[in-house]
Amino acid sequence: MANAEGTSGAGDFISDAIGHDIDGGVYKGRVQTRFPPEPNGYLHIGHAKAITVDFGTAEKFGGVCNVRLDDTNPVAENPEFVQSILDDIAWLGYEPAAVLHASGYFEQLYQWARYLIEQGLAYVDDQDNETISAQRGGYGRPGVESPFRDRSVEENLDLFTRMRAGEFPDGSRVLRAKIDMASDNMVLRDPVMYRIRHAEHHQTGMQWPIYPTYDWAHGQSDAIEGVTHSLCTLEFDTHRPLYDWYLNHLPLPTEKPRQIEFARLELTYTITSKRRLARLVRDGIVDGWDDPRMPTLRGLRRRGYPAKAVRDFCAYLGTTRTNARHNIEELESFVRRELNTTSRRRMVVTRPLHLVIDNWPTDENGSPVVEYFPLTNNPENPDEGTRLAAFTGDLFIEQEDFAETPPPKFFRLAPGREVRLRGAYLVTATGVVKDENGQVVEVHATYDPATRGGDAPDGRKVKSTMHWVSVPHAVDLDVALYDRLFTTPNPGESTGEPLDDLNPDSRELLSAKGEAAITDVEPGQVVQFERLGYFAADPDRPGLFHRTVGLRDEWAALQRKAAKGARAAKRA
RNA sequence: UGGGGUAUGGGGUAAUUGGCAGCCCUACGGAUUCUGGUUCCGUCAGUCCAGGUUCGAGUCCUGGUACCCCAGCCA
Repeated sequence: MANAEGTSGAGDFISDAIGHDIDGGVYKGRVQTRFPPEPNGYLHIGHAKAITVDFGTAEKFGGVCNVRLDDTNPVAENPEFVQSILDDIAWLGYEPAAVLHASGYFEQLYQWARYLIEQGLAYVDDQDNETISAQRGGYGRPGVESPFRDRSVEENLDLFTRMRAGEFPDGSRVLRAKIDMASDNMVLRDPVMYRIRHAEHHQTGMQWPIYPTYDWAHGQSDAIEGVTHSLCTLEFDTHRPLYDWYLNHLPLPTEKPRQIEFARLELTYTITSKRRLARLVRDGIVDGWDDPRMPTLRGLRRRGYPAKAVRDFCAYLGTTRTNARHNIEELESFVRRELNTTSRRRMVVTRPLHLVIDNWPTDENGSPVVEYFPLTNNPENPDEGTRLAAFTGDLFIEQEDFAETPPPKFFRLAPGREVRLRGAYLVTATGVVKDENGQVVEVHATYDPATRGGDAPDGRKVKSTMHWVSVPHAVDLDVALYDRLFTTPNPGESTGEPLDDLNPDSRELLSAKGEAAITDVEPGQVVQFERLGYFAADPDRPGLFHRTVGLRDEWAALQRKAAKGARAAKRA
């Protein structure tokens, strides 16, 4: 079976192709890939897929993978993005064999362009953007050849030299490859190789007034670096003939790299358009690129997603050519799986309700007794030991854990009902105190001293074990709950504009109460708030926790179903 | 409109290249449990459509359909 180790992709089509190359002696058995981001923004979950494919493939065949910053368009790029990209790759757990820049090849590219001109395969076009665009033709309609298409080699060389010398203003001329204006493939209709931009480049400064386009730079950069398999996303498959055309017409010092395309990763309830993510930031809809609701790698990191969960998720999806929007629930299940085994447990009450134990004893001085109970840090890993939690007769419990008139299948605390306070005692609710609106503000209860530690000597069972925090020992916390950023699985499906489907209630801030041991959580660390979910301590603000993801919640599911049933009954 | 790409349960992904359609997630049952968590066991459900070749088709052939990408001096 292909999935013997539980990881998909052992036999994916890219590995098959590379396997054939190796068997056929192509590239002398060498495998080299690259991850080539443009430093014009922050990396997002979609890039994580590309990164795992690029690095993972190299790793699988004992090859190398470089990062190459595809910095051919200086007006969109800056060094801050370069740094963030490198940081995010490192966070994901990958180490590039080298960090390279397409801008490092500008001189070689320039010389190769002169070579193509000399071969009569490239020409300088004096027309403006709009004219060239109009002449390109349309689907099913051939383009029109530029009047400058048949300039002499000498004139082209002279003009190109002067373009490079900075003699012409932006947009006044371009260098084009002379291929076929009637090609069915629009990419082949005399593509632009160089455009004039008198702009400062973050790597090369003002050295160059002309910049290569993606198509002209990419394959050649691959060849220069010795890339064997240039893995990219599906939208570039119509570019492959051009990628090959350039490589075939150049005197390459190395074997020709091979481009292979795969499907990009998209997730439900979010977007990966850099432009629109930038708008969320600019319009203040989120706090920044690292807002825990953002699908950026920085956002996921702040949210508490473990890098391993992201990597495992990508590996699990496999590498295919089928476009798919994957359910974000699948990613979340990887996050839970990882966090369940790695995160410590803590008790935090997010919507506090007072629970007063009326028969709680006082000591010889008349003050209430304080008891300390050991609680397991991580039931999945007993080596992590226990911590002590203070217990008194004055407690916080979760509002949701008490019902004055319990609905069907409600197992938690209710008048006359006995439950366990985790690791401490069994308690029975005896009554409530309400405010002027009839809201329960305090629950009264009695405890059974014989159940110290949480077990009844007579063997009687309770249906629920609840978390609690001692009021005099409680630590104040800010907790941010997150919902999906968008209200629909496929944002923009109905209107064409994803931002129309923004969820206005994607964040809820709560003032919570935590046990004392909550203060030993490190910045950025993720812990499980027992019975609630996984929460990440904010890296910068002590006392602030972001909900990474909730626990699976059968009770909530039951309630949803009941509500749905009630609605259906109402309609009928 | 021309070209390119892709279709397997509700979602995703396999099938030794023509040989019993498997796995994961979800949903739904049940067991265990001091987290309505975890773990364990089980259940439902699929080859885009119509023809054809073949003892045998997810796989090959013919014809359709649906979705994605391409007319930037973005990548």
